[in-house]
Amino acid sequence: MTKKCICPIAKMVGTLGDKWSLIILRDILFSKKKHYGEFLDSPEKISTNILANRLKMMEKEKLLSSSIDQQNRRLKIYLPTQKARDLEPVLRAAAEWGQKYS
Amino acid sequence: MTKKCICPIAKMVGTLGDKWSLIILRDILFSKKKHYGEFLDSPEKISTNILANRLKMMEKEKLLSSSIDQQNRRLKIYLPTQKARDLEPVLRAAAEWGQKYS
DNA sequence: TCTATCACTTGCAAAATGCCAGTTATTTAA
DNA sequence: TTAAATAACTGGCATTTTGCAAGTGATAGA
Repeated sequence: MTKKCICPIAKMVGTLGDKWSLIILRDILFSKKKHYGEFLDSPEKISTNILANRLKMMEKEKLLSSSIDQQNRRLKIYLPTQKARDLEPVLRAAAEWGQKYS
Repeated sequence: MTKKCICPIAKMVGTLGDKWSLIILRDILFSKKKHYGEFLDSPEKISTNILANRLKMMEKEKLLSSSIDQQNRRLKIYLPTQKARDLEPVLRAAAEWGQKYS
């Protein structure tokens, strides 16, 4: 869908339109979470394989970059790129709507 | 996910976080489409069963209301409620992002 | 009445998701 | 220096969702 789509909304929905990507981005952008284990802790309870899959996808899409924490090499740090930070307005609008219709 | 979620973002993603709901809403809100057949015409090519399913879901969620066109009783008219119109900012933000990262 | 149109529905295959039990590479504690 | 704990995954399998294609029923127009 994403590929051939001229429509920018379809483009966005094509990459982030699933049940988990925006939840992970929320954690990264608003809760400043950085680690796999932190994402797993969220109340929505994403499963491990889906989380790993989405993180990989978002790296490929250049939404996230990852590195190893040199103080503790077990920890992998995921950070948002500008492309991801530019999704903040979408999440804010979504939050506002969600708040109004609860 | 939607049910127990306190988070308004998760609430929004819980109901509209799939590949098609926001595309249909886009057609309704920005292209002023009203009919099943018009939604099928969109370049993203949603399949008939999914479309029917989403329309039913969105009616249940009070995002859409439907009625029969009395000039042509074959035509069913789908209209957005205020709840759906309040998603415009989300779609606009998504469009802006999609435009920037194409 | 006969055909076209519109809004679906159904059946089935394929893909995505969820659950849970590993696995590997560190790091900390004994 | 070894043993347990922690962090980030991976793999198998059942369930759910999606996608494709063909069919149905109720109008409407010729």
